[in-house]
Amino acid sequence: MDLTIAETAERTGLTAHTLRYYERDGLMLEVPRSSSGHRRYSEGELGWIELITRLRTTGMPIRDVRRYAQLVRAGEGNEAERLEILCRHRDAVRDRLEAEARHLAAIERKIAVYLGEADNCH
Amino acid sequence: MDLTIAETAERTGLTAHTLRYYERDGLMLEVPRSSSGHRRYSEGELGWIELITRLRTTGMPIRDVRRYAQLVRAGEGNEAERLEILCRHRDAVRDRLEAEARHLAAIERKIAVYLGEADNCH
DNA sequence: TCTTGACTTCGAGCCCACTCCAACCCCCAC
DNA sequence: GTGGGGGTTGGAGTGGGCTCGAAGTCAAGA
Repeated sequence: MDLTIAETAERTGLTAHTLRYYERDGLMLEVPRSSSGHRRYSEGELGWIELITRLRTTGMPIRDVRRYAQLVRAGEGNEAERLEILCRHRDAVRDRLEAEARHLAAIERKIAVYLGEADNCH
Repeated sequence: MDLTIAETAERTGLTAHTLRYYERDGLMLEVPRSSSGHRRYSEGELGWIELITRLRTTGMPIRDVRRYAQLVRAGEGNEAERLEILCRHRDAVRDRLEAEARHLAAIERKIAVYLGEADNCH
């Protein structure tokens, strides 16, 4: 593959700015470079970006993603700590989604009131 | 009732700072004052705070909450616009919760990989 | 009367996560 | 070999949403 940063931005939905920022901030594993120093992303990088984007999108703070990346970069032997980060996050996300679903239901009831107890909006 | 700001903070889970900030920023309806100028919250205020907290918790930006509050303060006649704000938000929340649920499932699969395909964490 | 403590306002500060320069480099087509 | 369109870096700027501090007011209890 060997994508440029622009192509990678396109494919991942992040901006080139954000991809550089993530790398600077320690969220990426090693990103290969071309002979002229340009970043070259391939399968491995795209997969990693997908993972950290999932973590970010579900609300994991940058610092926790960085810690996870540090552990992965450190290599084998710290799987327990990685797992703990993921499990903690999973639990937090589950709880939040549950709470938000309840808030959503309340908002839907509010909408129903505006509609004079009808069921649909528009 | 007539709660002080501290009691209201306690009951709503917001801080007194945040309650004042919301008021300053136009998110509140009229908040009654005691003779000495202290805020006095009762049923109506608590209900409103509960609503806007639901909107905020589900990701509605401050400016949209403010717009909604403006409409409510303006009185009857703009229910269609209020409804549109709520419906738009409801749709956005539904979409996001759905997307986050998919990300969560992917993270759970990742956890399962760490666990060697077992089902539970810890 | 004096202190204590909860309140008031205004404005500044903070944290997070980007987002955007400015200045420079490199390669390719014309 | 020149112009343009990529890329590079370090550092500064932005926007959202609080969060805090300073200085003052007020009411109740010792």
